[in-house]
Amino acid sequence: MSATDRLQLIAASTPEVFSTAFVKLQPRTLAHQVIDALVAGAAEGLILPGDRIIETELALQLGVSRVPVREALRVLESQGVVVNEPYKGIRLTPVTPERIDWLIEVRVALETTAANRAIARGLNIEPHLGSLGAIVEDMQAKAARNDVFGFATADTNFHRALCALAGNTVLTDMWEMLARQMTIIFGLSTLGKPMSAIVEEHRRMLEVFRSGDPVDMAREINDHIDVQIHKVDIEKIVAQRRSQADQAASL
Amino acid sequence: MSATDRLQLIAASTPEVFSTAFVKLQPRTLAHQVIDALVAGAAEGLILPGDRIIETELALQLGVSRVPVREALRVLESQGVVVNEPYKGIRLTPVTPERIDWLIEVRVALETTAANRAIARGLNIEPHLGSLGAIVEDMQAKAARNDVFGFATADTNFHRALCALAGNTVLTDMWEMLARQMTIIFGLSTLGKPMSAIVEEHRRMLEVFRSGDPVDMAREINDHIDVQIHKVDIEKIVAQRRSQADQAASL
DNA sequence: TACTATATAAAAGTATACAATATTCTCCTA
DNA sequence: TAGGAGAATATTGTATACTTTTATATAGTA
Repeated sequence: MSATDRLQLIAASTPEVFSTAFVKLQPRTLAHQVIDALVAGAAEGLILPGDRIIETELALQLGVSRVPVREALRVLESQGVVVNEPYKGIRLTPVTPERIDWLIEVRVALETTAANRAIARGLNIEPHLGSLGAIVEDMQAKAARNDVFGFATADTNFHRALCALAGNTVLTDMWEMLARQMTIIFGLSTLGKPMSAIVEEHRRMLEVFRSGDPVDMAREINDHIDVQIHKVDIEKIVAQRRSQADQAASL
Repeated sequence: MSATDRLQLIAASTPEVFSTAFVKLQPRTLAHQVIDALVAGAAEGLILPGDRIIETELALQLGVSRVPVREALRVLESQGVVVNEPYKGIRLTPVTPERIDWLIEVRVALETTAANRAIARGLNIEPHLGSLGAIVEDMQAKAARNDVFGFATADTNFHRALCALAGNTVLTDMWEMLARQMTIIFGLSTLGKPMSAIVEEHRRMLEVFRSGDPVDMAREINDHIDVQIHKVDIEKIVAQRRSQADQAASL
């Protein structure tokens, strides 16, 4: 069972869910939709890190020509989501523990910068605190009914909202790139700690943000993001998922 | 005189100079070469911020078809170098003082993170210090013979080398994206201070890096990057350049 | 004269067709 | 039987052709 076979479900199933969750504007051109479908498929585990992605197959499954598919893949290549070797093929970027560390390091740097800028702009006040608080409540609600995907989405939304307060579109654009890649990884791994604990961490982050101390904020963000996914043997998980997928295909 | 008219010079003139300066690997596919040509053209001021970029024209000037051109433009769009409105057209992203601030803020965040990671890895020793020092000497040499472009290239190389010591490819990839955009802006503006002063700043940065104090390093990087380009009326410069270009075209 | 509607043109979006490269499989030879 | 040369196949890279949308210009009417 190939990666794009698994992907075909995406086209009909729930692309709009992912669109609203992962993308700023609604997709306009086919290339953007292909990007969303690919990221969504990767987040759902239909495509696994290291899987080959064949332009023709993908185009067929999504019902478009190769042109928008290529455009999408080039964009994702430039963002590090896929890797390309000329005339050999494109693969979903393999996820290594090292790479996870790298992603975390950059994301912490960006979010810390964003939070401190937001504080410097004096935006750690209402109504922004209320908006962020509402997202945390949403997280709690999703946690209560054990909606893992909804929980992860709300979590992402919290951090996106925090970054947005910096008012730096260069930063938010880059953050979105990272978020996409981490969404793929989060989709693979189970959470490293109970959801209630994560909710609590967000409450604490919000409190520190309100207090407005840059150093505390930096430490809080670092601890929060760092612990969330670390120390899971991602390669083993990928191997498991792959065998599961193959098993499901053989039924 | 349109932007792509000005660009046609690039194709024949000195694209390989820019390739070695701005791109990690040598370009493999046509799309990558188109990206380089566009960035080079923008850095030389042949395309100005806000200029329309027409796929057909660009493809014609560069002697390729529209497909690789579109792929290149999509990548640059995702990186914020150009802006796109569906069915309306693509423009080189307008440069505003605000946007320069944003770029600087993110670049400082990334470089600070990189430098501190390099220190944490214990790489603020030989032979790395020597390599960085050699680049500073190169800057001095270029300054002595008033080679502005060579000077800017060496400057970029210094910061690239510093980032590379962190060993975080996610970070370096993002840094390259920023560097491209700042190269375009630097190409427009004259330097805010004498080259000798900039060389001296790099010496000082290197010394602080050697000493290995993260806080000092952060301050040093911030001051260095911040002052370099700030407070120039970029919109006025763009307007000047545009009239110059039009004047040259009418001869 | 001013304004609107229609027609024309320009350029982006998309699909199909062709060329170049890499991989795989087969067959032959040692 | 094992290994290699060569053909066949698959897939990427590129170019051309077609469609859709937007912008502009022209003509007609109030």
